[in-house]
Amino acid sequence: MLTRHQSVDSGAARNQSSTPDHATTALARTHARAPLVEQEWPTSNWRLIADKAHLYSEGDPRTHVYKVMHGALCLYRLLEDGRRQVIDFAFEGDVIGLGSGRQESCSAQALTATQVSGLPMATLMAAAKTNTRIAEGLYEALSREIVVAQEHLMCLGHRGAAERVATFLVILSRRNEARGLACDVVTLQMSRSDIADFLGITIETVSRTLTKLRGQGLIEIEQITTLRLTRMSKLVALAEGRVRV
Amino acid sequence: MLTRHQSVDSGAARNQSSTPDHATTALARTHARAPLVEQEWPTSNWRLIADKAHLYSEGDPRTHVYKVMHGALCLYRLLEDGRRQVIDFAFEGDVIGLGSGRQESCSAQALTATQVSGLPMATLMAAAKTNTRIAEGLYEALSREIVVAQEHLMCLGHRGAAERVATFLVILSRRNEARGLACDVVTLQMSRSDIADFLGITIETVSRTLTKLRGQGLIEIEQITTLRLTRMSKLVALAEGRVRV
DNA sequence: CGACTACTTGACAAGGATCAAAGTTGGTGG
DNA sequence: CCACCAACTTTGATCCTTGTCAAGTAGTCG
Repeated sequence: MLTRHQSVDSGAARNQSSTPDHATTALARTHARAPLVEQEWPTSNWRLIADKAHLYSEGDPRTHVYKVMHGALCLYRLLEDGRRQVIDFAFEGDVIGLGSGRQESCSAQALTATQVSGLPMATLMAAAKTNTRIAEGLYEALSREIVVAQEHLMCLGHRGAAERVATFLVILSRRNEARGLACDVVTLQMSRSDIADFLGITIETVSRTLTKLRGQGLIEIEQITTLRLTRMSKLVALAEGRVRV
Repeated sequence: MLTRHQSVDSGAARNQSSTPDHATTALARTHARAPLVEQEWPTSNWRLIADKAHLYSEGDPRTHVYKVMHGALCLYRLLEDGRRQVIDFAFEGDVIGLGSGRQESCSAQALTATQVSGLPMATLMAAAKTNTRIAEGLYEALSREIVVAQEHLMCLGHRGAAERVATFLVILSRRNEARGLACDVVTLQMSRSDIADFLGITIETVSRTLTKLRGQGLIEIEQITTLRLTRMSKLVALAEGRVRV
């Protein structure tokens, strides 16, 4: 049962940064991550997933946990009528496939040619049994995943399109920041359709909303896939519902 | 970082039922739960929470994990502008407060006078360190919580009011079933406002939708707080998006 | 260069939100 | 036991946002 890109670390050194564990803003902790316990991760077992190919699908036996070495993935679930809910995106360094269910709860599709490193579940679980710190790391990774899911819920629960799109941009920015990248420029590795299905709106609304945000000077659209977040504070205010469009 | 009512069990005997781990329907596994490891749970440390009182609030230090002995709780988070997202409801037998963050990520408010039994986090974590089965149980409890959150996301992502309300009713029915209660009669321990904030719609829409479902013979409203789910199969079809209002 | 795909924009309609009011329910005190 | 009150729920009317359908534009790949 799992989906999120989280680090599997010992947790012993977590939260030494100044960021409080429960930050005041809804998005502050999103995707906060601690360094991986690298020695636990195999350097073999790499897999290359072609553009738009699936690493696994909903219902597949859960055999491995994967770390994204390069590229990006989209984690989604389908409704019977074909509608799709994007649960999350996984970028370089993220770990996906955690969880105890015997089958994957989401499908994982590459947004571009993507390289992952797989760690067999059995290996991970055996390690967790003998090493308390790994067990703690797993527990904390899942905990963070739950918080992320909660914040996604906050985003989808009665909120307007502008707030949703702003939230999405802020999330990407924060994840950039967590990986040491610029936080004011986000590269959209996913299509408008992926964004729409993540936010529970249509691609037309995504497009219109981006245009509107640009019109108000909150963002600049450098390329289709590259946005500059001018006025981050306004975006955050929008995302948190403190301000109207 | 945690919210959900899940059992903390050894996990060793899980999934012996005929229910596949990854069921075909989106809602099938929701709230599936295994028997608790009762001997791990203290019989002391009980607390009575008055009607509408809070067991804890978002941001409080996370000191205990609680099991609901009697009554029901509403777990929610607030947006800055006062809007509220109900993350989940906790009923008798559910465990809430799991997660590794040092502070609660949700507020827990009693829907009625509620009795809980608290287990100090430190005790639980110490037990998990020495007992692998408890550690596994925690891991599985969080995993299930993530699946529940994902299904909640599916419910809130682009779906109509009727589908949301149907989903809610099916969830309550399944949770009844899991606790050995009748699955065709659900008792709403929460207000319309709580339901609305759980589903991301307004109380008026909840009310209208229930009336509409009654008009189509999918439910009967015996009292305000008691619904009979006639035609469960249609409700499930609605919840899964296989059918229109 | 042309065909294909993805994105943007426009016009219109549908579904919910909002505002307003009437109807229920449950609790309190006479 | 009943009457009244406050809180909650239902219903109605209208407005607004977003979804839908359709057309046009831009970017990509052969």
